[in-house]
Amino acid sequence: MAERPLSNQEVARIFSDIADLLDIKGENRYRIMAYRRAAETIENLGRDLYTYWQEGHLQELPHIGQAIAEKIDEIFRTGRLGYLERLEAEYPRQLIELLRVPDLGPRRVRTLYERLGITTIEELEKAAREGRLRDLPGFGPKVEENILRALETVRRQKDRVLLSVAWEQASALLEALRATAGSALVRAEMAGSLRRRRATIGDIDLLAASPVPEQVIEVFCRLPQVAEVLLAGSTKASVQLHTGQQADLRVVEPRRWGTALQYFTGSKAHNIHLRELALEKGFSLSEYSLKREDGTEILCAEEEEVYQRLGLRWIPPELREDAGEIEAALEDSLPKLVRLEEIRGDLHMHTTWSDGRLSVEQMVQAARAHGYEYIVITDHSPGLGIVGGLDVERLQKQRAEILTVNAKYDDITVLQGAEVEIRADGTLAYPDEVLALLDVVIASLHTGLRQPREQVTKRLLAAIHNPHVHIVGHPTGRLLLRREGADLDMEAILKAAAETGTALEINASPERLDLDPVYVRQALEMGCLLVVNTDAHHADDLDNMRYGVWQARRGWAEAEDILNTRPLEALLAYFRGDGG
DNA sequence: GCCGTTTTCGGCCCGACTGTTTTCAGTCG
Repeated sequence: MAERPLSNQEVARIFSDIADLLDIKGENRYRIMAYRRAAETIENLGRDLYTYWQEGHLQELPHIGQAIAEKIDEIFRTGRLGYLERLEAEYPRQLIELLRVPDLGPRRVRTLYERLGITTIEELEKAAREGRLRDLPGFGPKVEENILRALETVRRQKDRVLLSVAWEQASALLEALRATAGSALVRAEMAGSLRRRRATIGDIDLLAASPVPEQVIEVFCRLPQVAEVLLAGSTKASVQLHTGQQADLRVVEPRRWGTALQYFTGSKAHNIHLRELALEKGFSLSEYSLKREDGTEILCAEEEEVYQRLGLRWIPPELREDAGEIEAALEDSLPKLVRLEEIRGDLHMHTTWSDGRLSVEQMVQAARAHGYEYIVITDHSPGLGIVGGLDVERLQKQRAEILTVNAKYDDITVLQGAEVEIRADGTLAYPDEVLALLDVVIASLHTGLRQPREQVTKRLLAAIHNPHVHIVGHPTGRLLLRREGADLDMEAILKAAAETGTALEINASPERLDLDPVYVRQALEMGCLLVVNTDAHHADDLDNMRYGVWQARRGWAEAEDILNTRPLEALLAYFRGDGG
């Protein structure tokens, strides 16, 4: 057996690579789709695939049947997969990279390899420049030219960006579009992964309804945010913004808004499943309409109608990942997802006592503007590489200040907590008698994140088992697009959190969004409770709460799963251990 | 290769665009 069992992501990658290679090979498309679906199942799993394997439950997972279960078994037993190795002997794995080039799909990649022996982007570019592509079957002068041009864009292609970045840009675009297009625009919204609130975003997808699409397209292309128009037709435009982001706009007839919004929101897997369901019910679903078998159309101006016609409740976009939401909608057991307005307080924020930018009182003012009933000031303990972690003496002084500020306002309660460092050796940066004085204790990892799984898991478990610790802050320590989180045994973490009643934080800071929604869902199934906190270091950061709530929703969380939707007394009773 | 209140076999999402394969395959979302 391999030293360390492969992660879900690594196994998913194997099956997605198999799918790509089979595609290049020209295999049966449904077999290819089966591997892709299996890969997606594994990627979105909230538990280690390894655990399912150990328990012999692999085939209970959707899209994993006997053949793929046997391959997973081989992977975990031997650390290798003979099937993939044989496939790679026919078609090198490098070819998968070529699929990323626009206009290059499996057929053309195969032709490139078999006719010219091309396996890399560099070889592709050289051949294109030398005019050796145009005579290949399935190519031509135009395709050759397009590929050369596409290689430019592949190079300057922006990577994914944080949800917050894309969301702010999209909001600004929508606002500008509405202000400029006037009555030509009936409505406009975000679609795609942005509407599903994924933590990172590729392109910005927008949808508009208008009786005069050309006018809306024209206005869109002239917005001040637009740097370059990549493509503009009568109902569709793609532009590059000055920020480097690509934004796509589609314009549809208002009476087809519902089907269009449903379609452009995705995810692809959700849509495919929904269309399969439509077929079972005798409809053919597209972005334009629901079509009966006799060819007559049912137009849906609202998204709710699309789902309703298929016998489903409307499914919130955050759930549309084909992760059981369609089945839940069928039996009317969709969760009643938590809403931003239900958050009563923020339990994690910093002030100038440590690395925050504002004083206690300034943060309180900002929190009052949010209408919060309570907040907890949680500055850093010492032991972190941050100057100004509070030693015990300063912690006492801060307590006096918090009490003074608290006495000043009767519309909000200000509590003292701390974000206590879980040190590399697994101990906490404050002794228990100090922790006991605090209203709320958050324990967080900031260092030693790259320790081996067993070691870093043990540290976190020790914190969870400390009776003075109420919350585990940003559990994995990941920084989106920059740094992987710690290699935690999440199964053990969630189990311990459920047993001890320690809450897990969904950190709403856009670069964290940690706990990740797939684990949120698993945590809830295991009986954990959660909190959503901003970890604010400035007044503006309090606005990040929405991102945290969105991720909670993506994890199927309801208000009752989130402790800081509770009134203060109930919250404190829970933390004292005599409630909840 | 997976899946099943029509099925353990015969299905498996839909539509647009593009270039070239002159009736459609390949790619994309």
